[in-house]
Amino acid sequence: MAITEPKHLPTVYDPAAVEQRIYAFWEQSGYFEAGHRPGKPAFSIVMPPPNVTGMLHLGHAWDNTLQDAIIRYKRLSGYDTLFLPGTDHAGIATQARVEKHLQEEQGVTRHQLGREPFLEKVWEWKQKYQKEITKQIRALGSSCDWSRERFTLDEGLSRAVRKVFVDLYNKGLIYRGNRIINWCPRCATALSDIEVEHVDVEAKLYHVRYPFADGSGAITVATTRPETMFADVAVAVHPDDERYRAAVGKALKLPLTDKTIPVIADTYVEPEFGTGCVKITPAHDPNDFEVGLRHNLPMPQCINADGLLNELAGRFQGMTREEARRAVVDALAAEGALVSEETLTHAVGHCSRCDTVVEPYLSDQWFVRMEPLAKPAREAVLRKELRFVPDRFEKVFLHWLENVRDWCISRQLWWGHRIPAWYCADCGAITVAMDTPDACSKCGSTTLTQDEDVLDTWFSSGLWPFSTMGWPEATEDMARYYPTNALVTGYDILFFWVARMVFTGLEFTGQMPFREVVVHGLIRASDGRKMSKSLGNGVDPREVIEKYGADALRFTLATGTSPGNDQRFYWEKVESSRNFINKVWNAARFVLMNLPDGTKLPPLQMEAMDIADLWILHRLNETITAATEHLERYDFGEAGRVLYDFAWDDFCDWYIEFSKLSLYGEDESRKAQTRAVLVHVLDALLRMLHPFIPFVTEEIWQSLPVSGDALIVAEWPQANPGWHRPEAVRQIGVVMESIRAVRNIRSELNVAPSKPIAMVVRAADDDTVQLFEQTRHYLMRFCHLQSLVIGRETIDVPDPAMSAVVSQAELFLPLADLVDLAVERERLRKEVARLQAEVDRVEKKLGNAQFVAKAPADVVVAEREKAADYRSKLAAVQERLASLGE
RNA sequence: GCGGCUGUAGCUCAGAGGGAGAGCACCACCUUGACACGGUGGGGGCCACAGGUUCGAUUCCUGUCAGCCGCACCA
Repeated sequence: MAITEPKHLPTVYDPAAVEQRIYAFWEQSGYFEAGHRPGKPAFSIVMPPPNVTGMLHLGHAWDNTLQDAIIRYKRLSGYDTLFLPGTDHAGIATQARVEKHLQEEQGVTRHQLGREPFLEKVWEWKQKYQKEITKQIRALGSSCDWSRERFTLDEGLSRAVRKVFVDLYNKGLIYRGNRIINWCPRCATALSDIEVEHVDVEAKLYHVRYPFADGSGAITVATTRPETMFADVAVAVHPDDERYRAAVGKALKLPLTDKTIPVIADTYVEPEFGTGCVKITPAHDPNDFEVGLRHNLPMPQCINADGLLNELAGRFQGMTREEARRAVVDALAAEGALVSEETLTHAVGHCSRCDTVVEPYLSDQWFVRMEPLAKPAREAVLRKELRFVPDRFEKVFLHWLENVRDWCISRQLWWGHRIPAWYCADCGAITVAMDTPDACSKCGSTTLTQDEDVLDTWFSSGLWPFSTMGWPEATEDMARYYPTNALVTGYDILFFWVARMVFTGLEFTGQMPFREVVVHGLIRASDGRKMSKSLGNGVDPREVIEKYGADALRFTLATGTSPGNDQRFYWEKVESSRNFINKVWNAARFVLMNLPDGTKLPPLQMEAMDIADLWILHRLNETITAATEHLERYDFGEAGRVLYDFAWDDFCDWYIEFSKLSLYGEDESRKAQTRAVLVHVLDALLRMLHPFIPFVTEEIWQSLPVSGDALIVAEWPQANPGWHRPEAVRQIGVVMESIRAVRNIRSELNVAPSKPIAMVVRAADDDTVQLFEQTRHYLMRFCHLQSLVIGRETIDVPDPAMSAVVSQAELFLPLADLVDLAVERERLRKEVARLQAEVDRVEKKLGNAQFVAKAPADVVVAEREKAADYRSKLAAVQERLASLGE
């Protein structure tokens, strides 16, 4: 591919000029496609399919970044990776969006338009947004296999849906029943339990007198929903409740009507709550429904599907539930039937999509019997066939599986998988089949009508890990990439989606659909609130990418938090990521600028290296080990931090600076080694940063004199045992300590950094003398020295002078004209106090016999070394102070 | 009611049984031949509180307080 001329790399990295070109290069080279490494182990992830409702938000960007980071890490580690992308038709959400759009644009409802023309409109919508979404995923840099892109309504996936429906039906695990479900009057469809959000609402508990039909007094019921009274069929009391024992079996007159209803006894009633009397409305309350079943009560409805009261409500017919509530209360009050009102806070179900109060509604719906499916899923999780990262989510997951109720899967929508059930006009039998049947399975009649309803979106999403791979056909992809390795998703859809994939996967493929679930949190606005359309505090990932580049967004999202926790979005964080990327870019510029045309890099030779080289290679080893471990645990935050610190602190701030001595010097073989080390370390660093910031790393890598086609398919670095050099680390530590000490003194005395000064080093032993001699050039440069004299105890120490103590040496700076002895004494006194505190702390510890006896040996040794170091430093500073007349 | 998360520098967050960290913000200095999206030096924290385990707790355990979340029930 085209390589930017190294010499002309701009000083500021411009992602906009690079990202699209690099993405096209990867994609056209086929690097995203699975299956090109047949001899290698497979590693697969299916992307949680974004809804075709609209654009992607930062939550998607986060989710996608983590998946792509894993995939890129695994690809670099030699796996045949599959990252399978796709989108979800998102039944209710998409249909609602299109309906709203049609209403606004053309002023028509879906019913005015008709089923088929409406669906055409939705397909147009789907095409448009699917295109936008895939564009956004590409802009993020996700290395997914577009040749395997799927959509939940694709023919293949739809067949999988029908197959699962038919099989479950035949096994008796799907049934149709007249039951209480959650009904959203606005969306005009049934909802599953988890699509209902329970919100605490302050309401009124009305106490209403229901008189006995025989005129012998009355009992008082307590209700929050007086508007449902027209569908009351009984009043229940607890069988052991002395107060009402005599009332059981008697008839009550239902106020505002001419009906009579019986008093029944049922243990469902809590005598302590309210008045101890509950009106029973089986068609409008799930608990009352159960009571109704137990007592064989009729189940009339007084509220219609549109949420309005019906003829049963008499003069209240046509009112909304809210209107009816007020009117009924007024009417009851007027009749003297309203005894009292008390305020009550209780949880009321709201439609999770449109926030309308959900109506418990008795209707014919399809259900999945959950107990037989949830049980094996639970057991498999307990057998650790599925691992959650972080593991605390396992508990939440199990708890849900233990308490799940039957799943209502029919939706009164048009957009989705039509339920493959046909009703016979002649005998009423139901025929359930994969393909449109010719005749009724029972009577052979050809007068069949298909169920009008569609399936819950999550019914098809639940098959996603295998329906996308061609199931129910025994495809090669199924064999090679299923079960998938990891599923990455937010904790908010653990029940909606993960649970359903798990039990359908087990039921139909006999296997967990994935081995690990990597759970992340939610992205929030900077004030900690959820990002939402209504608050208008959402951030568009495209805007972030435009301003700072996809790499900066990815780095921010991937490293912004610890596993499983939420994170807040701050532009400052993106900016700091951008700065880091720019830092890496400039480090690369530096390296490239110091590789003259035609440079041949020699192999790394440990004998030819100086301690800075040895040190950086040792640090590289440590970094490789740590980054690899963190990524293996999916701990992106820690991996990113380790790489950030190594890149910025070790490589840029120190090694590159050290390297300048050699690069600007005359020794050609030293120069060659330095170049080789620079390139080697940069190369390894780019490989490790690639999963996080793929674009900039690939762009730089293409310019480096290293072999290979592309960074995306290079090899993950390995730590080299031969580079283990703790001694070099210790030695460089002394050099750095010395440089910092001198800089500190210069800064405190306001000595201009550019002003050369003299320095005398008094070392404690010959090894240290040798170390300072060996690193003399570093000290000269980084301390801006005009002279450096190194010796042992006998050396002449300048006077007056500033001084500093480092391990095994004292540094003297004869800044005659600047030294203020009083200030210097004060500085030294503080140093004495600090060191004394350290010595005391360590000695106290070592003086504790228990510590020496029980602490691990290496800890004790380390403490002893610390003690010795502090003591010698303290002695040196004290001596220095004494020599200044203290 | 059950379960979970969080409480560390001004802000956002890491961290780990043995000397308190980063980014941003702040102060001072620096156009040093990769980078001002930079460099150097610096200030700033009884690691929420109380107990316990331990030779040693900011880290593990228990409880308290505060903030947040999930689940269940609710006439």
